[in-house]
Amino acid sequence: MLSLAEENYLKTIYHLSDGGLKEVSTNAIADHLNTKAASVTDMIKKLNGKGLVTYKKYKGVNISEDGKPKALIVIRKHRLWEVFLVEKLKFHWDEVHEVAEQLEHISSPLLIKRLDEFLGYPKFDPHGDPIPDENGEFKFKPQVPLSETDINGMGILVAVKDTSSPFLKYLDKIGIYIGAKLKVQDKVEFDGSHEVLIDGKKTVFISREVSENLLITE
Amino acid sequence: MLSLAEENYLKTIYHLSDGGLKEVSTNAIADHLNTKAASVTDMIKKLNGKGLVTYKKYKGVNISEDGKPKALIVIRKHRLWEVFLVEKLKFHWDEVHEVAEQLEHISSPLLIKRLDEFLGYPKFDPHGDPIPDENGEFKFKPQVPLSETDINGMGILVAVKDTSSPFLKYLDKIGIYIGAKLKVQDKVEFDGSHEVLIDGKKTVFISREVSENLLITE
DNA sequence: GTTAATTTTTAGGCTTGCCTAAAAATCACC
DNA sequence: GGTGATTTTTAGGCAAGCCTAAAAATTAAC
Repeated sequence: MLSLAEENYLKTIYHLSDGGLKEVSTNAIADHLNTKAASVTDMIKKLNGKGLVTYKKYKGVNISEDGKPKALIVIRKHRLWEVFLVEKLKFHWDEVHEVAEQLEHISSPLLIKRLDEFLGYPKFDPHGDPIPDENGEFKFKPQVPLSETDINGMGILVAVKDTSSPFLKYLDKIGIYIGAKLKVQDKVEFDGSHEVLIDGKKTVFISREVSENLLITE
Repeated sequence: MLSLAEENYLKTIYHLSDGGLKEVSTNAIADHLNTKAASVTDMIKKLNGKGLVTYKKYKGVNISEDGKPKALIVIRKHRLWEVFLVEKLKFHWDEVHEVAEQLEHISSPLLIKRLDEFLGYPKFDPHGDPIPDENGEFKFKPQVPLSETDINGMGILVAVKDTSSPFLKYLDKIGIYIGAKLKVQDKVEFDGSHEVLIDGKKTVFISREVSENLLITE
């Protein structure tokens, strides 16, 4: 049985390490969790003692093979609840995060099983992120930032990298949503901004930064 | 912002005091929360300091007028989640308690508003207990224990006093459910047990103890 | 109305998870 | 490759919420 704090650390380490691909720094974790480096060191020692992370002093942390499934269960719960909030309770995709942060710690395998069933076994959350199954496995959609697409290249928006409320609200405003067909009509060399056609209908101008946060499949 | 522990104490004090009608003993709270009397004294002092309970040393505790709405919000959330679990996720009425104990602490007024809406503004939970509205008000159904009904008296089962899993499983087994029409056909003087007709169809024999836990409206 | 039993409170201590400040290790730069 | 800046760890402390053991108050029993 993991504490709420332990679950949050594991999830953060999983995310920051890109699922275990690279070491994570103490400071990065501290930033992500709004805490201090000293607190992170404390907790890492504890998780290391439990075998859930790999850790060498001053050399960074990573999630361990034992830690991965624990992190993935939390991520699974978080994303299932997000689907519930948007699909059933009519939450807006920029309103779900804080609530899902709380709901993800509810501990009841039956609840999650039934929720998954109730939602029709969704594979992706409202931001396009894949939902791990009970075994921690998930589908990978090939994702490319729109910014890497050539002029006249196009694709379906499958996910957004930044899921912050301001960014999502901005996307709403200009009419970009998950599933939209985006076509890069022009790129401005000066600042890297793009002219994008949405669903063959509406043209919008977006900055390089925004473009980097839009992930499409070609 | 109340902590999880504070919320649980307030809820317990609200319940044990019958909504503020009588003083509650330190030991009763300790029993109910599976903790020790000394811990209860600690917490009571804290809640008293916040003005959420009334307390005089050695004289028992009660919920204060400021504490009531806080307790009622937790109770409202608990019961709404129970309805969700039973109606939407097909939980059995004896499986919901532990999960609802966790869900009741999720803090998001919007979530509760939307959940209430999604459930169709239910007024009673799966055990027949009334769900307070946003203002902490709730309907009172006149409730009488079946054991106090005379022979040939009848009524609709509106609630159960004991909501423990074994008791609810037993009721399922003999075919008694919320909404059933119960008629006392005979009372055995020897042990106080009853012969009860369910929905005019099936006759069952129940002990005095069971009868005392079935609440009907006449 | 004393005395004994019970209940409640106090005192002191523990764990978890956080903090600040200082020390140690690593990194970055010339 | 030394030196200063940065990062990380250690050391010591704090609040919340729990605990046990002992003291104080209340209640019950004769």
